[in-house]
Amino acid sequence: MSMKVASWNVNSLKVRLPQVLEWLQEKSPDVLCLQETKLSDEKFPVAELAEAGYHALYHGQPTYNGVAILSRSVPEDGRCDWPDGSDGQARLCAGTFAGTRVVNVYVPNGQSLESDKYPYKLQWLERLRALIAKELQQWPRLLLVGDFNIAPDDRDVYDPVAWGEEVLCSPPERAALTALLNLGLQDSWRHQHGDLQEWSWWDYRAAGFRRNRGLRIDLILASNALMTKVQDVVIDRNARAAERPSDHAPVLIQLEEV
DNA sequence: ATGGCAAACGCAGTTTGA
Repeated sequence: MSMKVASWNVNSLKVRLPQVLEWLQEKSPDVLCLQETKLSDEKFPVAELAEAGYHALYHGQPTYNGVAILSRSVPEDGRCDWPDGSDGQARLCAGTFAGTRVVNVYVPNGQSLESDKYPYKLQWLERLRALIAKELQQWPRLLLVGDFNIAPDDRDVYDPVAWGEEVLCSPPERAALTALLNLGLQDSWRHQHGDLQEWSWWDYRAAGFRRNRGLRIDLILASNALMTKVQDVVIDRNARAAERPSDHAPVLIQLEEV
């Protein structure tokens, strides 16, 4: 039995609900992880998604952040925030599907190296590393997916010279990502596609998409126990070309015999 | 060469994103 799991930063589910419903119908993923829903929980479109055949596990707040996991089946061991207490930002949720743990994250952006948000980002990533280490003990088959707000290396940046070591590309952020990978995870898209260069995010400004100036910051990290099951990993740039798009494209992984 | 958009909130313009 194969399984399709996707991740998509929708930049407001209120605005993007029609595109999400269309995408669910077109791709029929078993699991779709969303980031930046920007909806408080009472405004989450539970009924519309149920009508489309999807259960929703969601954790939001007004205006900022917000994550959700849409799924054909009801997750086991659903988690909507940190086990050791929230920091007031809705950036994490998780659920288990047929024994495969899916952890959905919206990693803080960091804004700039000088910002207070930058050390917050690094601390957040360290806290995530500790959580994932525990989760892997319980669920060796694990996917860590989401908007990481980190370009793993220079192959993931349209102009690495211009971006330099600024936020999203700085060595401490990349080291934090490497520390996550060192738990026994792999960047599944990179593993599948060698040195290929594709982007998952394009700036709304400066005709970023038309000129194909982007970054690959939306990732699906798969545990070693799952990597042998990976059939394909794709970034759906068609979604970015749609009417009134999110600035991120969905990433979709297909697993066999899960 | 530079800057260039979109969304939330709320009703003008600020803040945030990446």
